[in-house]
Amino acid sequence: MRRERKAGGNVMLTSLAIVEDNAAIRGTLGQLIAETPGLTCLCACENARDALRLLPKHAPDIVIMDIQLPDLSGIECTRRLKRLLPQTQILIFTVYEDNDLIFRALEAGASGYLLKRTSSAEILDAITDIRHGGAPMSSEVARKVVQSFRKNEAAGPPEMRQLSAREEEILGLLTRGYTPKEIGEKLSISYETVRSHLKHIYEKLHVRSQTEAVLKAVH
Amino acid sequence: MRRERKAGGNVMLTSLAIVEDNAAIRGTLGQLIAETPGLTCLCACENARDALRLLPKHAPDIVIMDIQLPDLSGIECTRRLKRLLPQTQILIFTVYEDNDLIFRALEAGASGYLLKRTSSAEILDAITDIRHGGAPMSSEVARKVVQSFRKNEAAGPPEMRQLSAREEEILGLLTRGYTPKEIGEKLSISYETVRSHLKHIYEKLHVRSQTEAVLKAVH
DNA sequence: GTTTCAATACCCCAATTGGGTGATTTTCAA
DNA sequence: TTGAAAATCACCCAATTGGGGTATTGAAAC
Repeated sequence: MRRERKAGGNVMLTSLAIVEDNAAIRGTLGQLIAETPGLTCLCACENARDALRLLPKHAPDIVIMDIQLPDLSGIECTRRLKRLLPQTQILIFTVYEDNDLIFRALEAGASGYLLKRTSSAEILDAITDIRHGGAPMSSEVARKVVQSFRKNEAAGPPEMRQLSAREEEILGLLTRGYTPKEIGEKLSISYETVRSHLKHIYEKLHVRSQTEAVLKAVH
Repeated sequence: MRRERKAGGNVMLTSLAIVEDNAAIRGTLGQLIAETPGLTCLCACENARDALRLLPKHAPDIVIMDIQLPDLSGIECTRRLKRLLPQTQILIFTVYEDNDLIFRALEAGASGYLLKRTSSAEILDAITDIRHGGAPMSSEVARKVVQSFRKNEAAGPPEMRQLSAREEEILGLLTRGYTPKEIGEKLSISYETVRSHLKHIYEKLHVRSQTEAVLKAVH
């Protein structure tokens, strides 16, 4: 599946894919890749759905991923792609330098996080970097990442537990086998409210389902 | 909510509901109840859906439940009703004397298990019995229940773990956060097969969702 | 005093899930 | 050798779920 290899001397061909809804940027990136010896662009998708459908067949070495996509967020897409293609490295390429987005992208499995104002040369550097086990990110981003780790002191896996009391309560009931509907009845709040809380819980815990939330909750 | 009370001397009014798809049996039971002093029939449903919708409003003391229903099985219906009305006692009334059905009905929260060939007098006895904390069952059923407990020696809660290797494997992946779809991909089997296994797992573990299955699996 | 956040609730929509059936094939034990 | 489990896959259908919004209220933080 890996497309890299030594041909004759020491040519390492790196396959890429692009997930980016803006056609202009997609074109620019594709061209940059095509023009660079040693790089090849296997696929360019304009949304997450296509990415999740097509990329497993291509199994690129690296995916350049936008965050703002029309269907799923690039973070969701990253998380799912990583499940399907654990060896593929994902490089986030976005305008957002929001703390939480950066953190979540890396948590979702991204290997790097570049801001869109990054120059072509730096992008190519980042690709090389990533192939060599690096984690390229714009300097602004790197600082934020360091800061975020300071907050989660004691290092270790970036854990959670900033849940509100109500959220804890609901997660607790879920962990005791209650369905959302039953939780609503038990707490005398609407089913929709329970769902609202659940969505916030998922977001804070970086999970996507009751099953995963419960798994995190029971440690 | 409880409708029982002492009126004047020592009259204890017991409210009943019937869940039975056969109109003739429903009528017979309703009449039997109506004719008996101290008993009142609040509601007669012909399917599980109606039962789950209407009975929480009536909150009967006892529900007489058939197993063969057009939509959900009476066992499923029992399980769900018990969640909504923990204080309501459920009396299974069926032709099936299948071991597993009996076990599952009791596990789902039924308080008694009568075979349909039971006489009217015995049904009334069973209702009295149940109100006094008993667990009435036809003698054939009682024997089977005792036998089933012999199998699950060491007493305790009737536990599981008769899962096949494949089922264990799938439950294991679920417990590691994989979705059914991802499990199919990982094991190179179809999504439908994974779902099939999951349904069998649910049945064996007496649960109704991924969340609950995972909870049982992680102890 | 404005801003932020938690809690509440509702909408939309597509995908997933649970439950019920049914079918085929393999394997293994009685 | 007949039969019972397992494992595989399929189809139906309604309900639930996940993800995306938006909106109101009240309390706490600034």
